Amino acid sequence: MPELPEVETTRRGLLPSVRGRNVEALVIREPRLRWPIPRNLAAKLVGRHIHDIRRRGKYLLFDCSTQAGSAHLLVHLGMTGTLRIVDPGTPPGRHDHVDVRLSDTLQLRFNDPRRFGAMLWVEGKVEHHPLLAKLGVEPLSEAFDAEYLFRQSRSRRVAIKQFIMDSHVVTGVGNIYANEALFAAGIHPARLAGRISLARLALLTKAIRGTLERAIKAGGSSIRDYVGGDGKPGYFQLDYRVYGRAGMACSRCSLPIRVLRQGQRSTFYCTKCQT
DNA sequence: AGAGGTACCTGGCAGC
DNA sequence: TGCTGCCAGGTACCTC
Repeated sequence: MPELPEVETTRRGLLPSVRGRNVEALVIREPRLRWPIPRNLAAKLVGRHIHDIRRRGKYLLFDCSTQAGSAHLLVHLGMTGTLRIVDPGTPPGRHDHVDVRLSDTLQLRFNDPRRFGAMLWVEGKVEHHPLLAKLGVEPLSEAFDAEYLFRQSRSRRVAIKQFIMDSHVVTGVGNIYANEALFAAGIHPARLAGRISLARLALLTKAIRGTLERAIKAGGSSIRDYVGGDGKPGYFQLDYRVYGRAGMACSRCSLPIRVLRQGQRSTFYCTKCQT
């Protein structure tokens, strides 16, 4: 569920409290995430100064660099992960795997029931890290436009939905927003990526950007829930036009929304509005 | 090289 | 009520 908007909202929510703080202590209760949390993470992290939090795709990068060199705490929220600020006195609950203590009154808490998330330590140029080096363009950057998608897609015989969910093409477009953006652009999700005109890809890039930006905006208004909240992860309740609406009436033409499987993932679409 | 499938994990729900 | 089985989702990695 944390798609790009949730990750970006987390970043913005945490930044004012976290930037400029020093890491006082690290508690790891459960190191078994997507990859094990490095055993020496505490040794690396404690005492570090957090200069900034950046985002690349759905990865959060806590910049802990010193004059001695570049160093980052890399965090991925996976599917069910949250990072919240709690009072250090707050007893840990189920799936509260990691605490990063920043002061007497401030503690970052990582919770992730399914443990698809990640917490790694990266020294050296963070953009050269294997997980980040091959990522595609940021969907909210100027580099993401119709010409880019057109160029990238010409040789591809894959469905457009799977194409825009490929993080090596464009980062951060998950299942929900892929469905919504394709509906907004009027493109059938099974259409082959390499066969779509530049003009239609222009509609699609606009739809992806617009959908993500709207979600970030919606998240911004509920940011207090996300950071230091009551345990509710604060996933955005956007009113989806197609996602999860199989059998319900299309908001545009009233025909029932259909569902199909693409790459083991559910795709929702309208047969009349998406061609 | 591209496409397709698999694994990882838990909570929630449907069906028996 | 309790069991089983399936689904959700991101993404690296495997195989063809």
